[in-house]
Amino acid sequence: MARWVLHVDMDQFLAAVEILRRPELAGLPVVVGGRGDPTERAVVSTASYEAREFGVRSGMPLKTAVRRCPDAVFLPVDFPVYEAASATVMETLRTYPGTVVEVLGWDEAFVGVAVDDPVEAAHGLQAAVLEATRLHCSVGVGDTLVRAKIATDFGKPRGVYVLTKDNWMEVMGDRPTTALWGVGKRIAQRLDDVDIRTVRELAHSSEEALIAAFGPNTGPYLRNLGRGLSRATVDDTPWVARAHGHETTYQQNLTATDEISAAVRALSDQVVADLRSEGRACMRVHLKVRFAPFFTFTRVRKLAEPTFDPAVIAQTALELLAKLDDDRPIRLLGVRGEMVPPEGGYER
DNA sequence: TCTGGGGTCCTAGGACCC
DNA sequence: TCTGGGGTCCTAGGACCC
Repeated sequence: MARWVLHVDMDQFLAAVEILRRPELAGLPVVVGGRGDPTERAVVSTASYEAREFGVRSGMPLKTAVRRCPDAVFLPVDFPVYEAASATVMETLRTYPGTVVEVLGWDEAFVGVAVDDPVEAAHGLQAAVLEATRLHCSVGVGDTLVRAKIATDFGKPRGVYVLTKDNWMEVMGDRPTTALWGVGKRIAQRLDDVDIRTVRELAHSSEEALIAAFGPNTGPYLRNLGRGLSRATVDDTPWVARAHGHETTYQQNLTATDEISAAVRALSDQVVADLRSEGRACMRVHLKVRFAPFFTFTRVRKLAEPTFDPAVIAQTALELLAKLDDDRPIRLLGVRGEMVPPEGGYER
């Protein structure tokens, strides 16, 4: 028996959950995002496959989505319902015989299994999840986490796809580096600057050149990514959060100073509520500001001593904001509290 | 097209210490 | 007078993911 990594990813998760409770929506273009009002500043969280046929994608402004698909049904994001569905999915994966489960997000997880036939195991997981939740998922099978993760997209929807060292280069070699999990537009551009455009070119590139361009850590990491190499063992150590933050995009930009300080204080109060629920004090304050039209800045400051006091966090955030010395209208504010690490540090 | 809200991690470089 | 080499801690800033 060999060890395999399965990547389980729910199909159109939020839309699928909504369709479960409103079966009449089945087969229709459904868009879940914001408060469900496509005239507001908000983005698409999930679009059903029918909506995707009109070019609607997650991350897209609702205003754009409604233009592309005026007949779509727009629904508000309903966190508690998705959290409950997610918990059932993860519990189903954990109770499946012989699995080790590493949760990646609401709707996806790595599942480690030791079996002769990983495809059979993948089908078994799909059936178990379907039975428990009436929701469909796709499964990527790999010999590393990266390969399993990338494989899933080739299996969507409702399928299984196997990506291992045997077919990695054949499947991925000619694709652009952005096809890799962890390579976005910026890294792709920087790779392009050193004449690396495909996964194959990245895999065959010189380590020294990548270290020179990306540093001692990221350089080798990228080269390994091109080869499909990464951690191969699923780790079910419970996740310990590093920080908690809250941010808000304002329908009307903020300009008045009292408005801004009230907003910072409200966000700080929310952050402290999260920190208190974990019993871990704030040790660094992060401020994120998006000015109009679209300039984003983040600043961090370490506190003299850890605190649960929202006034201290708000005051620190306002000092960081004052330091930016930018009086453009603010469209988004975020306050994040980085927590004191647990004794012995983080395991993962 | 006009960009949410939740996160994590990395690199460079300055300040400071021995 | 002019300044090595090693280390730690901190902030600025960037990038990625779901």
